[in-house]
Amino acid sequence: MLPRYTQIKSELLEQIESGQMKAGDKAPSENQLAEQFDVSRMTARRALTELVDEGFMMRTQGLGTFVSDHRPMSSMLSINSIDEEIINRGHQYTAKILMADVVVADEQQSNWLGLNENAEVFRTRIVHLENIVPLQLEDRLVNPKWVPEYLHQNYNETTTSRYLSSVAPLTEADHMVEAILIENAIADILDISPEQPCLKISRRTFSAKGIISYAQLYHPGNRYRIGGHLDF
Amino acid sequence: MLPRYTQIKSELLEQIESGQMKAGDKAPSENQLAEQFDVSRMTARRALTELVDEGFMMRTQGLGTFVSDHRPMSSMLSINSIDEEIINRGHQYTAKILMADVVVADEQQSNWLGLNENAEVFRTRIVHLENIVPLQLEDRLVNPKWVPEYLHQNYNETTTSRYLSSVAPLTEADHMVEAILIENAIADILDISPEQPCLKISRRTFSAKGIISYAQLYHPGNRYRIGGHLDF
DNA sequence: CAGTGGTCTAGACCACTGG
DNA sequence: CAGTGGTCTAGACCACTGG
Repeated sequence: MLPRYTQIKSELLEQIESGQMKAGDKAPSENQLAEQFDVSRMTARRALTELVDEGFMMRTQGLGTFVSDHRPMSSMLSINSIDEEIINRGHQYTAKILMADVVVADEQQSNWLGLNENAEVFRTRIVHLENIVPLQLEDRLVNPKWVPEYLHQNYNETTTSRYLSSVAPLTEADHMVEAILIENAIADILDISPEQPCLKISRRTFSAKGIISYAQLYHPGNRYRIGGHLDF
Repeated sequence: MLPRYTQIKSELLEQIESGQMKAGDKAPSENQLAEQFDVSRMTARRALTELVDEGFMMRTQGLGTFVSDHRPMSSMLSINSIDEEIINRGHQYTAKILMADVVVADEQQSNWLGLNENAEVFRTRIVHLENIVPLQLEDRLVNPKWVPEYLHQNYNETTTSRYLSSVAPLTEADHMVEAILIENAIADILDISPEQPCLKISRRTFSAKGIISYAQLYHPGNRYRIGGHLDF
């Protein structure tokens, strides 16, 4: 049984998707929702609050709650494949597989995947090269439960993320972007000096079943940037 | 007068920052907080919920709430205001206006705004501080044609991006994210050493009329990161 | 089992917006 | 002014975790 506020959210989202409520339209007030769904105002309010947090609505005190026209933006890290990106630039793409093995997750790693400590997980470390120059070190952990054949693929032929999304369609992703200094071992792999800033992207991907994978992507700051375009 | 839940958040964040509570430590339970701060459990709960949403804590039903080792993340999914982000953490927001003037655009600057070289444009340089610590240097160029009153606003009261979107609703934005080393002058402003990596976001915003503004945002890599969530 | 977080109620007072 | 969202209370019952 889903919580009441989730049911109310679904109801409102359906109205947005079906076009019954359009961008700029006024949503029912907290009191109206409370009466309509026979819940307390606090519960109705929670439904609206979450929709606001998720970018579907906007609120102004004294005025009301309105459907926002802000489409959830996908471009920032539209999980695009590094190989395509390189090939699209007309360059040569190569992958160097440094590791493809079963490891025992330490505390942090198990947290990332939502597993118990000491669980066995799959780990791959792959360098992606553009014209023989390292562009990305991909260090990835995968939950074996959902992707048992993960280690038996040829990652010179396809990428890990392409394989993963073929066996377990993505439903969600979290990501984080930071500028960091890296340890010497990683600097060696990327063929840069440890003083050079790196762009690190950490990404956790979910399918309907749960957390599929946690990837840490390291890029030399002078060779890689993230670009994006937003429409409102 | 700040809301009680914000006060409780600040209190807890202070304990994290001062090292009294470290990553992995158990935070007071909702009931303990309620008693300690003499508020209802719902109010104490809200403080914890927001800290969880902002990535400072993690909760497990039946177990408790624990300090996470994450730095604050700001979302790339929305052009969010830096001041709101800071205030939402229960911290003090201050802006230091370094420059607000008319400048003659050089070749690069005129390109960014889609103007002719030597055109007069508005430029502001503003440091955004969290609890007196610099979090972002905002270096912004604005097309005077669309925002003639840009320089006559009080940017201690509102932010440039909030003012801009109030006078010219955004329709599009381009952005780029990079990890870079910065020049000494900027390092001084951000109060870091020039060897520290920085996260730079460059963003061009469009309204229906055309390019409104080009902003370069510099952040100390160790104080700032971008987070986001995608649904597919 | 006692303790935790998750949901929910039926009220209350307040700050703000528009007319 | 009536209506809106923003905060807050003092309860309640539930689902879950560990011992």
